[in-house]
Amino acid sequence: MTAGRKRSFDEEVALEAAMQVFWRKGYSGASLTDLTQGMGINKPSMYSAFGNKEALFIRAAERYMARRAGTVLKYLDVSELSLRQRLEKTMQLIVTQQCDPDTPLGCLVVTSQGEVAGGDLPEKASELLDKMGNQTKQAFARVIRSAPEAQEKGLSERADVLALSLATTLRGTASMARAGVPYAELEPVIDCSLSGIGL
Amino acid sequence: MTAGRKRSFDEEVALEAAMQVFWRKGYSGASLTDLTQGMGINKPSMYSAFGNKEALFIRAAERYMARRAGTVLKYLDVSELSLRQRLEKTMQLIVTQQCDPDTPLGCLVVTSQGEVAGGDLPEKASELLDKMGNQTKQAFARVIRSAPEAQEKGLSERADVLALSLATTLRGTASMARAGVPYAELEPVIDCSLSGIGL
DNA sequence: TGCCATCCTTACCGAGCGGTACAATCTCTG
DNA sequence: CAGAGATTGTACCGCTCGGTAAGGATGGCA
Repeated sequence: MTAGRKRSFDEEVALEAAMQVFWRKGYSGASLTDLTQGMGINKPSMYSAFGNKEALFIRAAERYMARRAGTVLKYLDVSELSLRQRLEKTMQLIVTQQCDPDTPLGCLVVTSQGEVAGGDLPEKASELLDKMGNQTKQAFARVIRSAPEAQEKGLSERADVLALSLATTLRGTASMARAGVPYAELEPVIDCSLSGIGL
Repeated sequence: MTAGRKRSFDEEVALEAAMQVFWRKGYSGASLTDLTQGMGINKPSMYSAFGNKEALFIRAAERYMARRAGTVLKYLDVSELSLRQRLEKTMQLIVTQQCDPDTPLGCLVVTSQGEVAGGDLPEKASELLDKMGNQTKQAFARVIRSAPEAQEKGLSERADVLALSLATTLRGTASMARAGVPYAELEPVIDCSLSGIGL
């Protein structure tokens, strides 16, 4: 078995490159030409390896959450830190990523979801983006609900509302970052946001 | 003079319709077919009346700011209300608009600006969106800087930072609204945001 | 070496894009 | 009523879109 010509590209490397293109240009904005050029392969290769544009986007978005957003959310469970410190550190890392000039500005999920309402996005991809958009909020809600400090201050019952407030702030910073606002200006916004929910 | 066939459509009505299409689908997402269909005219009519797609978008965006966002910002100067009340009322009106099911979800400026970084948008339109995106923030900064309550609390020197925080929240709610989050869930976010800047 | 499965390259498909040429249609002026 | 002038509808332009068919290039295995 396993006869035949070998692949001339690494699927993981190509997927990483595709993710960056989607991140920079969104789903509709990223043409097959943009994608295959960034991936260093041509269309039939990408088609046989990933299926089609939508499937490639879904793989790329899953990779984005796993590699970028996912690793950051681990800081929420560092038990030596206070709730405030954990949330602050996590949000700082996310906004730093949004503003990092070495990667595309903003957030892949937020940017792509902006295209959803117009009907430009396939349904499967749209549902995935919804789920990913809620993931951060749910992680915040979980850690707020279970933190002793929050229970003392009576914040736990409102955990969902407060988490939505933080998640909304991060969507705002993603939009600001994409418009070119630097991290230095956005950092105080995190502080305000945390103060606003009583931390 | 003034000979020739009469226009069969009202330019203001057509522009309002075009604005709604751009609002719903963004700049790139709105095709000429979408636009002319929504406006109830055909392509040569729109071309002779507005020039081209970019010029139409600029007119539509200016109308959006003047008719939608602009009228709301007037509430910032109602001197009978406290600073907190004025900001809260204004933000509530903006978020209400973002969530209004009778108009497209979210904010035309925020949605369209998400497409900028990809290079899909002409430069003139991009600059205009930048200016409009800052308009709200600057209005907030102005009213915070000049409010006696803010001066007492020492907030005036940080007016720009605090205004950015509020503007960031509103970009976040625009993104949330576009993803389908209803006003009832977003309203408490406004309260958190204002508490967060010390009001 | 010969076979064959797999991949890469080129060239192409139908559809939709933004934009326009042209002629038919309408309306006001002389 | 004749004719000039502006707007209309139709049909089309070159281009790019996502996606694919066909054949040459490359490899493992007998």
